[in-house]
Amino acid sequence: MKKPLQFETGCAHCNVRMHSVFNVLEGEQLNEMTMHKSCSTYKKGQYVFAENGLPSGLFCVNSGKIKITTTGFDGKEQILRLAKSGDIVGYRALISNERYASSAVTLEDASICIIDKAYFFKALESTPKLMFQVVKKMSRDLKEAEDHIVSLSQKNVRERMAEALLFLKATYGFEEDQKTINVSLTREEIADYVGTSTESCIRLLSEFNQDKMIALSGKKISIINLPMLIQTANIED
Amino acid sequence: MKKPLQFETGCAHCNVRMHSVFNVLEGEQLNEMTMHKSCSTYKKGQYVFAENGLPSGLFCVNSGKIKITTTGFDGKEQILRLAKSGDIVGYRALISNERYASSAVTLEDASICIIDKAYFFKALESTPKLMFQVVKKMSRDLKEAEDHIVSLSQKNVRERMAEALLFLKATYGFEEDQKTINVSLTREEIADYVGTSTESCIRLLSEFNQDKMIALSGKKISIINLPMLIQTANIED
DNA sequence: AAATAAACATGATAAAAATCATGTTTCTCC
DNA sequence: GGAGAAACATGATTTTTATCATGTTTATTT
Repeated sequence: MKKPLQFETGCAHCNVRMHSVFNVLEGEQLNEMTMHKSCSTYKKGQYVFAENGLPSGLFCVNSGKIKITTTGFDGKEQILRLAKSGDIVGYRALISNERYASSAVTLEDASICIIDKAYFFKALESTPKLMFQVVKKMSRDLKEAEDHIVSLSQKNVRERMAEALLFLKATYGFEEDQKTINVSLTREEIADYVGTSTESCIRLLSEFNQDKMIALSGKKISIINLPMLIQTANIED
Repeated sequence: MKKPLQFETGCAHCNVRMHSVFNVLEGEQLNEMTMHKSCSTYKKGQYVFAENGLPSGLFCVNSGKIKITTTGFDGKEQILRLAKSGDIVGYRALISNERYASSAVTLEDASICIIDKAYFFKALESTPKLMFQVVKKMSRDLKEAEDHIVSLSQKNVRERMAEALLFLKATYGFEEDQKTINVSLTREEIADYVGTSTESCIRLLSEFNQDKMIALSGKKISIINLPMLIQTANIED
């Protein structure tokens, strides 16, 4: 595991802060935070933190895309969540004083700040607004997890695959062409989110492609017929 | 929906408070809380709150067992969580100022307090310890949800069924005989937690019974061979 | 640029699980 | 206490999905 490059910038000038839980901080609080964080760059595929490790701070994604994964029963990877610029990562284990139950791995080159644990706890306690922001983030993650549970319980693989593409679109958006999903995942990674085998994932993407619902170009997936994809996902009415 | 019976008791004398998030309150805070809560009794099968409703307070279970369910795509019920004495219920929607995404239904006669929303928010803000308690509860729920996701993604129905029985045992414990799980669920409800069909649920319970892993008596399930059940669940090593 | 590995693809087969059908038992409510 | 409904049970069948096998394409590394 290569040591990530480090550099520092003031939080007051951070352009992603306003889209993060830290948008409630102001004035002197920002200077204080600057003194208790450090920023690092990561190459694609690097671990930000690993299952079973001890949290030493809170990660806040500056740029880049991250997958949060956990290892299942025969070592099979499960993708639990995806993170992007402005997201905090690794907050659950940190707040509840546990070891990490999941790992965070960059899906592309990334720049990520780590905010010192002691300072973060102090800030949480002295700034109820910040605490509320973190609680809301956890609340969203819980809601998302519960929706995922319902899907896995009640939908078939085809529906879940369509839903996963909509999820990727909702998370990372489109590229400039307004149809290509702005993230590159392997078929195996998609399968590890959907809860299916890599082969089934490949097959379904091919089918969707043949049905002109999506277009495939390497790892890039474009949504050609969004209404049809939504219908295939069988989203609640 | 019958109106639940109401009665009041002081929180200072509440015997379940110490096992709840409110164990951090003391002195005058308890009197204040007493003034901002009311307690009701519910018959088995009654709704405590319903999907899409607006939260008006926080529910805290005094006695009785509760299922938290959400409605899936063709109206199929999904059991997300179970609650017991000392658990808070309906906190997620309340805190994030949303409508309920799930319903809470009593599995047996129950007594449940509702704590006024405005007071609860004030208490959260003025008592960081209380906030931390709520955050820890949400953190546990999130962890549990993520574990459930991994199971649903990676385990087969047989493994999940064994796991569900272990989960019921962990949640509600045994009766006096130290082997009968202390809750009565229909096969359909168990299926709605496991993410399978009612028929498959019935069949698997019968198999487990034939294998002398469990014993069945109406809705009561006794664990006869715990190590075998753990092995069948294929719990992480 | 060649070698090697990883990712993608697709057919064939087997296993898992849902669905359909039908009957029995147990509960609930007049 | 009997009628009706809900829950439980089990066999037969079909559908879904995983697994195995094998080949091709695309990346990565030297």
